[in-house]
Amino acid sequence: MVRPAFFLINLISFVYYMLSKKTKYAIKALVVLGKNLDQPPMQIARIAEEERIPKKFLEQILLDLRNAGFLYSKKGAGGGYSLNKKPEDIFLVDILRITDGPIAMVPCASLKFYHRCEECHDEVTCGIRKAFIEVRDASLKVLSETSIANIIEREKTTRVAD
Amino acid sequence: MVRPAFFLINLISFVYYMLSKKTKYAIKALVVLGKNLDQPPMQIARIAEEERIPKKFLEQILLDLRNAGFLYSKKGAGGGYSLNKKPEDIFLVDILRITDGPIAMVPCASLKFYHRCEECHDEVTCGIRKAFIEVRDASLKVLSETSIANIIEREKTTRVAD
DNA sequence: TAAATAGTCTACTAAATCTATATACATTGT
DNA sequence: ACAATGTATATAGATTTAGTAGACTATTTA
Repeated sequence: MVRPAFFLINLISFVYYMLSKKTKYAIKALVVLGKNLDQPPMQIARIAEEERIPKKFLEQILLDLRNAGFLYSKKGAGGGYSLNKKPEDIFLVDILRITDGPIAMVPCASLKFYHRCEECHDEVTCGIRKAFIEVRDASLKVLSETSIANIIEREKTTRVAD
Repeated sequence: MVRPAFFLINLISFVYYMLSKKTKYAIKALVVLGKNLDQPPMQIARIAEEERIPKKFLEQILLDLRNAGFLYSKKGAGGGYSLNKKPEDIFLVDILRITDGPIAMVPCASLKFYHRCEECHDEVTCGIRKAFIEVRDASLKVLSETSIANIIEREKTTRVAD
């Protein structure tokens, strides 16, 4: 992070974070659809409105999720989107890989999007790579254990404490 | 990740990764300095050359690390940079927070850079937040256990297998 | 079969961020 | 005094992300 000269600039840099809005919107849409299981398909416009997501942007996101096999879509009057898998079978890791791409923080530590680092002298002995493979495995574990169903469940259990 | 129309564009999107070059350069510089412990201070120019880092960019990065207390610097002839802490006491998490900022993937799950999500209805029950707090803790564990000394050590142990 | 509904697909624009460079300045050693 | 070297700020270019636009396709219903 650039060390800012003024506090105001510092505030702006707070807005930065790694998870893209695309991914966030994707998760939200899947959660909504996961609560809509026995209902008829839900229109993009309705999801967009309920979750305050720009409609045209959401269209693209749902398309990606559909093309990846997670959603079923129906055109025409009475059409819309519904889940094509059970909420228990859709994991955060799947969504992230569709919308954000690699889970690893460096390409040389990525499982699905592996790609050699240009400046790397010797990948086998690279200590940075080894460390970030561990980081990848740690976050991968959580991401591949957390499903849409889990997220819905957690939202239900509104605890007073905690 | 945007679903690309052509393979060529797909290749370009492979270049994407989360760890900034700034952070990568920072780690590399600290590793180099960690191997230079009993030597006189090392010049920016030399670090830049050895690690193939743009010199002017490296200057900024080393400054940030210095201002955060990790480096000692000396101006003038015979000056340069050296570590201000033991390599065992400089952890990846420290470096990331200086150069990249938050560890968490969403601001509402960040320890040091906490910031409410604009579109969040109820943070307490937000299932997304809970999931990404777990992700944060998982990667934080690795990042705060891995030191510059560890990285140097790993580079030394060149195993034939593994 | 026409009209309305709703998803599909491609292209484009604007804003933000990251990477890198330029320039002027401050300090230290000889 | 002068050369070496770090300090600090500003700026430019490239890349990525977020969001918008418009034409097209499929389905339902009257």
